[in-house]
Amino acid sequence: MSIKLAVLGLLLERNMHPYEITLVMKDRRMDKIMKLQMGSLYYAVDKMSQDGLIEAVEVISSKDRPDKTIYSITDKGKNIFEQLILQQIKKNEPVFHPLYIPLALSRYVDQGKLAELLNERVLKAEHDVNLAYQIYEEHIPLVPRSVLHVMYGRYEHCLTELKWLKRLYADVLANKLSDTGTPLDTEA
Amino acid sequence: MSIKLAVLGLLLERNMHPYEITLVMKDRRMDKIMKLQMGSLYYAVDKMSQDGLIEAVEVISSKDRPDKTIYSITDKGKNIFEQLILQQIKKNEPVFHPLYIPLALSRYVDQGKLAELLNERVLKAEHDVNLAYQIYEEHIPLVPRSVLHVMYGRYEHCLTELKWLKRLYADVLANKLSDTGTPLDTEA
DNA sequence: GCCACCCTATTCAAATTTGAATATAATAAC
DNA sequence: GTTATTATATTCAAATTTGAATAGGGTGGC
Repeated sequence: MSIKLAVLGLLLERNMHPYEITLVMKDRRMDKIMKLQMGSLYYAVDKMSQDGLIEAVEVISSKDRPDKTIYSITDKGKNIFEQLILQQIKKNEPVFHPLYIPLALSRYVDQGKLAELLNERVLKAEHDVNLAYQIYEEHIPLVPRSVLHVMYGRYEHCLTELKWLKRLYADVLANKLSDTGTPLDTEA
Repeated sequence: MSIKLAVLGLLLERNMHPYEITLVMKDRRMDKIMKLQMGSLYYAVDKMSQDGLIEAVEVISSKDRPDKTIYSITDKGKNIFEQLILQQIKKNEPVFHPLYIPLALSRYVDQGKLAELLNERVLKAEHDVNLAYQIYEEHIPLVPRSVLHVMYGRYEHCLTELKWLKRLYADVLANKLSDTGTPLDTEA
């Protein structure tokens, strides 16, 4: 879904060929916010083209490279774009953190190895928090507030994750994952 | 991936047939933590059976219902289970919030409709926060700390999301999403 | 007693995602 | 100067996910 929205949103600004869309997305850090895979993008473009949300307006051939097909958003596409955004906000689809299940089952694995990996994750998470904040700050003069909200939201989500991982790491070091009956130390 | 881990983790406790696995997962609220779809589960079970991680140990037929095939985890499955958990923790796969892209593009849509939907989301988020906390508290005497960490983590993630949505909602009401150059009001 | 809905248990086709393959040019590294 | 990596642009087969179809039995409401 995000991929369709991103394509429509960018084609709203100007006509592009699919590869060019990926370049713009990377330039705007959209690839940090959603999964961007070439195969999926080309699929989405084909699909939307069949469905009349976008249309090919030009094909540029050159001897050495594959043809570039330039797409433009249609009126139908513009309507669907708005609908999709609202629908997606209404939908309330849950966020499943990819660590929930592994961690819930983590008491079954070697606690030494687990501790080592969690330590690495904590370090990465610290890095991510700083990076996310920096990206937010740098973009204050550059982008509309709608985008700032996403950047600051990402910072806060990263910060929450960091606190979570640290608390968990402490428990692994103390070898407490299998304990029952006591609440977590949630003040730190 | 989560689905495989969940199946292996449960088969570690006792042999079950696929449908039974879904019942246990729901009973333990695992379906709140990962996407649980029958089709995917049956696919994963087939795949793991082919790969020798689990094996069919019994088929129970009855006249009125489809046959139940009961699976058991193999030694290979036990090894892979540990590997998968550690691998998944190491992998550091990013979390893409399904609202990031829609919200980043939200300045293009009708701000009245947007405000209404965001208000609904804020209400739902408040409900989710309370529910998540309640689930954590209720389970303190019941489950190992590894599981509590996941439950409390979910509570904190929900809380972070709530704050994020509220801030965004205020900006939509003030019709500021397209403004540029001022930092967000991040103290509230 | 009947209607509507939920439970049991699995399968399937169709949609979508993934990851690699393709082929050439430009740039960087040593 | 040669080698390795990165950038250009797209396609494809294979893996996986999705959502609906199947089909009989139980249960609650009126």
